[in-house]
Amino acid sequence: MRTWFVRELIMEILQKGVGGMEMDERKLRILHAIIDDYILTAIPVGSRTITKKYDVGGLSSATIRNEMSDLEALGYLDQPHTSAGRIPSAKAYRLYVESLLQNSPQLSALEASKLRGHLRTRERQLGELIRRAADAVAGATNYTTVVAGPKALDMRVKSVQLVQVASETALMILVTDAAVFKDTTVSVDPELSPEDLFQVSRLLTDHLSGRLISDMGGCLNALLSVLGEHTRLMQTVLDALGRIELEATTTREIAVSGGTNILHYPEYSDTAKARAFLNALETREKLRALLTGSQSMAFTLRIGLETGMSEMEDCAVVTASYQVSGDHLGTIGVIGPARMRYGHVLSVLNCVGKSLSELLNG
Amino acid sequence: MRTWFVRELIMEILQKGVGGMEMDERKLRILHAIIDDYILTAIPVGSRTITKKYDVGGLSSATIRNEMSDLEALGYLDQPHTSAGRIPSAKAYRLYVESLLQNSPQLSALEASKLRGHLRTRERQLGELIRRAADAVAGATNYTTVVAGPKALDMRVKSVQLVQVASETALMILVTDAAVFKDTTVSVDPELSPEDLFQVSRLLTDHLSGRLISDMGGCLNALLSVLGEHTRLMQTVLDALGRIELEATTTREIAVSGGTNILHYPEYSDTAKARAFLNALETREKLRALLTGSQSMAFTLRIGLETGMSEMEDCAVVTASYQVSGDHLGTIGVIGPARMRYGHVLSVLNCVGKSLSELLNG
DNA sequence: GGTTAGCACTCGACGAACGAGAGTGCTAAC
DNA sequence: GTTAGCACTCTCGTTCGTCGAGTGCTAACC
Repeated sequence: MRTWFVRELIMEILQKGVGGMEMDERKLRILHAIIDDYILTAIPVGSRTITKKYDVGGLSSATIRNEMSDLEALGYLDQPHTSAGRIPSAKAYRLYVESLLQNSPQLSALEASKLRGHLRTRERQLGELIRRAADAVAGATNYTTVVAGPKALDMRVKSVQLVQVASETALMILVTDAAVFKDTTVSVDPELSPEDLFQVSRLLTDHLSGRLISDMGGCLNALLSVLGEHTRLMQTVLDALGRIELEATTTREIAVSGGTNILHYPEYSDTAKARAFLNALETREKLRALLTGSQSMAFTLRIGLETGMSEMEDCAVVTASYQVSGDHLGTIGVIGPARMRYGHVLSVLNCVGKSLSELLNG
Repeated sequence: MRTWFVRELIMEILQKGVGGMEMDERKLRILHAIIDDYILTAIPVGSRTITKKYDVGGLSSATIRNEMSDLEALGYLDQPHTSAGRIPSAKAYRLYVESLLQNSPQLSALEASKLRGHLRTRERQLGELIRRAADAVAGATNYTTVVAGPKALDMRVKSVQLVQVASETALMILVTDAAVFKDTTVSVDPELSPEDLFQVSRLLTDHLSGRLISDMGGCLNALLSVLGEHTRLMQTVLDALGRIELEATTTREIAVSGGTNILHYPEYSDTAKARAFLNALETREKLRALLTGSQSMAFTLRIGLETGMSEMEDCAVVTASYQVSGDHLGTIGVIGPARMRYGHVLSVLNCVGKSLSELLNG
């Protein structure tokens, strides 16, 4: 799945051209006008619209028509049917976004401070922050937003604590350098006192502290032999830890916000389609797949089936990453119709990504 | 807002009648047939349909027509326009549900065991169980389901524990007889050792254990004076507990499942309407209001605007309660189109309500 | 050679006209 | 009290013609 090959593409176009045709400055201007208009209206754009609504050097519609025909041949435009206007292709959007990235768009001061205001909070729990970030971005863009925390795999354990919540059940709280896992329960011997649990917690913390989640495994067996006394408890704790380690490859905290925003756009005015989309949002694995991948990139763009989900055929996904603490990377993804307001989205992601990184490291 | 006045209504109808007309056995049979058909098809039901598809004693369509006319006069039927069939009114649905409750519908053994299977789990955390229950009901009914845990107000504290999760932050875990609250953070003095926190936790537990959440207040100030040593910590802890107590009036764990199920039904084929509905599901207060109210009733039925939400104008909400432990009541609510499959919904709620009560008490 | 005016052509959207079908209410007869 | 018969109403789907937006091509223009 090639998600980002614009550079090569530009080379190809600007140098060889296709069938003698070349992409030039003017074509680019026209293409941009078409994309801008289509993003705004979702209506196929005709040559006259361009001459009337956009400044492309006082050319006549006939000339625009010729250029559009060329752009179609070059693969940047599609025509739903003869005698309809043109709509941008995925290739066009990609070029468009690439050019936006060059003169990276800025948010208005007002909007930026609004966004930051949404994120400003005393809260330091990763989960809550992630949720807030998702809300903020979804609110600012009017698209669906998915935010993922860092992968658990390479976090370092800071402490482990067991807290009794029922006669035979304890909550295991695993604190790492980047997140707190507090949703695992283990069963305990009802005869253990809170002190016993505290001691066991201590021991666990002493032995595991500083280790990567990914190599707790080696340690666990050693622990088992050390703690002859509480064998049964330890067994279930180790099981639980093992489970966490196992899931760690894929485990990431994920928050979704603004799922229903998609219903704003005519692309999803069909309820069956909307339903499929919304259901897809509920399957964590799919979302994870969407956000995983090119983590090293500042931005990632996937259009249509490149998302890997047929439910998002008419969508595009823009992802950006932020730092959690040290070098853990989290990801923010915005999902909207392919004719997304890329400029705005990129600037929002820029702003929130930065704020989030600062917030989580400072 | 009277949500349940069927008894009086039946009295009224069966005795006085309206304008000389009376509700009789035959009218009732016809009304049921109409409701059954409309629930199934969502198409206004005509007199011929009744004679063909339902057994109403070999009457002709003309007779049915006369009866339908009467039923309309009595307020049980509406007519979208002349020359269309009739659709049941809210009053009709209420009567229908009341009669269903009399010979309380049973789930097939297969379905019942399937449902119970979904709920069977080692998990004892209230939140998780609630989520599972919501999923199970939503899956079985194909309607949106909301499940709420008991109100926090009259739970009894079992223990309080502080767990350090960052240098200046601790997680406060409040265990009560019915639920575990594990989402409150308090800031702590970085110089406190884990032992110190443990001791403070002990103290808190000793003093608060057995108290109602609703009257922790009195205790808190006393505690403050006792613990001269850790004044600052205690202050924030007490703040946090105070917050919990304050919110307790309204705080309930709430899980929603199958929100998008509504998109299955033609009543919500309009995206704008669907969007409004789905957004409403995201505001906790609205949901809480929906589930609160007649907690003493086994079942509650609200139709249309009685739900208190304009977004659910075409919906009905059926709620049932279950026991959490001792006498705490939780609530399950099913939200679907007004022409809901009430029989099925009631039997599912019956089954899940019972299972859940058993699970949480046994 | 690039640009543009002019023109014929295509195709979807929209609305009017129309018939079919479902349903009603009324009347008169059983 | 029940029902057959009938006139009437209203919605829905279809057809058909018109309108308008948009295209591509050609020929003229600078």
